[in-house]
Amino acid sequence: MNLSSRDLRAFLALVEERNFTRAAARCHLSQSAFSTLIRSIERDLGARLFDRTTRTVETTPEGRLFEASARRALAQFDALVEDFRGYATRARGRVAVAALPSLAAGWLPGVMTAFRAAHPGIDLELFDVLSDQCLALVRAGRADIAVAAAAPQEPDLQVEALCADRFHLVCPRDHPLAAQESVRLKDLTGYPFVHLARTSSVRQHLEAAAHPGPMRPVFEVEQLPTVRALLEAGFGISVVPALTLFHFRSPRLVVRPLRAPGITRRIFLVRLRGRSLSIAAQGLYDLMRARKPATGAAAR
Amino acid sequence: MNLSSRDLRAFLALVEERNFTRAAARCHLSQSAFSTLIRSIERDLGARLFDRTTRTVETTPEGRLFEASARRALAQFDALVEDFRGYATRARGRVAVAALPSLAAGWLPGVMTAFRAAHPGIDLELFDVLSDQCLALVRAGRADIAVAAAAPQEPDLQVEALCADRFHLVCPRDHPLAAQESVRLKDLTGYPFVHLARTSSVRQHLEAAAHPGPMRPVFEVEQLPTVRALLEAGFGISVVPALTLFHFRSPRLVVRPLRAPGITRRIFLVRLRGRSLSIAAQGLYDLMRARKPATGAAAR
DNA sequence: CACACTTACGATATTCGTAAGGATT
DNA sequence: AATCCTTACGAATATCGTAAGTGTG
Repeated sequence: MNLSSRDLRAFLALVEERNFTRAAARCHLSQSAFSTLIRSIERDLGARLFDRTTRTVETTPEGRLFEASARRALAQFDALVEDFRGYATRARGRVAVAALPSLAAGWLPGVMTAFRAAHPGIDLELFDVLSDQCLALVRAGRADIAVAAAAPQEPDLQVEALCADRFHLVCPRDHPLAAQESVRLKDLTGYPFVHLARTSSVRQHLEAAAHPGPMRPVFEVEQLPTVRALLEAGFGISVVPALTLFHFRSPRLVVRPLRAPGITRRIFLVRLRGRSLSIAAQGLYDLMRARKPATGAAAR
Repeated sequence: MNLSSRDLRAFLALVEERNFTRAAARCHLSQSAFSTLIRSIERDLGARLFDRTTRTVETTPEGRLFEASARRALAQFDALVEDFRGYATRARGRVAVAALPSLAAGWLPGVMTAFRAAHPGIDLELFDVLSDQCLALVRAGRADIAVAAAAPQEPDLQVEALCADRFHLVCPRDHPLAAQESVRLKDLTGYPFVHLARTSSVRQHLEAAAHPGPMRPVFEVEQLPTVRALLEAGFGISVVPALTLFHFRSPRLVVRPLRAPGITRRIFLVRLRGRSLSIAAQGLYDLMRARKPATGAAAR
């Protein structure tokens, strides 16, 4: 038993037209093919649906019975296809992204704005959490895509480099280091240093590159705006990646690139391995790649 | 866009099996044909539904989305077909019959009992009304079949003779006419006569055959049981068709055939012309023809 | 190298349209 | 005579299965 939406459409066309020739035209079929089609439907269903004389076409009682059900079934069918097409054409959908707070505040909003402009029907969800949580969200299926720094070689995740985020010194305008065009890691030695919490990716990169490190910690805080406030108040200096520099645009502070090739924070796009992204998510993924974060001097 | 129930079944088979070979077997297809089928579904829908490596088959996010809808649609599809098949195979249905009271009380119950035994799922409806109302019910679509006496040549009705109902004299056992094996119309002259109401088909036939008639009316009543009671009480004689004789089985009464070839009440099966009966109704119609009322001497 | 999906390709079936046939108004 | 559905039949198309190809574990 195989009944198609086309069969239902043909049946309903004939119910409405009560005329094979016109109904056939509506179905883009020759009258002869249409006649055969109706006959095959009747054969499949095991009952005549139409009484036909050469002059009139009438539905049988069974035809009238079938009509109501056929309409319902076809309507659901069409709704199903249309709904699905909505997702397939990115007219509808949902994408959840987990991103580092720095990216969630700096780079991502622009990307998401562009995406929303192109696909206003797609719901966007954003988690601004640290790298480990980003990955956990992807693993749990709560996020389609993670934009994270830590990218271990895990077998269940597919990782793609997005950009390399270079570090910069931030210090008060009147600080001795502000006189240099750029600074080296060892130049920082001895200056009071404002650290981020150990859980942040920035801190982890710094410690990995400069252990035990030349920094002389005076504060250890969680949020970058706090760092900025402390620097503006003259409590010391700090080092942050380029993608967070937007926090430090201030007349009282200056930014200097850190000449330390080994210390770059690599940012990755992460997704589940072996499972394709939803069409909506793939669209955002592609857009992220096309609009990679601007890092380095240009972002100063 | 043409999606068939077979397509949905194939899709769901693959969702459940996550293996082309097994899913193909479930659909009675070669693995190759099945692969092509899935691909054509994906093409029609405009999105991939499965991620396939050579070793694993997984649904895409869109595939999972489609699954729920596909199950619903297929369930409705199957219900539609199964429901319809119920009607087509006479497992379900409804038939309404309008019949003359005499037939509704005498002959029809046996026919309907046989029909119900064969098709217990079909609802039966019976109107026991006079001929004109029988025809009106058929015209109004409230009855599928009428079993009536009056059968004018009307263009909207299709009429088929069912039987010829011959008339019989009924009189008290000790009545002079009881001595005869059979009687002629003119034999009735002068005897007190119990009539049925003018609206009954019996009366109309009698008047047409014997106007102004040899009868000497003493009563004009509506119901045959009343006639019987009057005859048993000795108020006169009457003439009724064979199919009503079951009302007159009484030790005080006798029945004698009326030798009057012109006077027979013809009983007809009536239905709308040009519209086929429902399958259920056609079944009852055929059974009625196969079990025509027994008339004449045999029914005495 | 064994398994599993895809691709190639010839065979088979189905479906299609033109044209002729038959019935009704 | 005109209209409308069915049937006939050759052609185009689709579908199927066998078998070879390809990638993965």
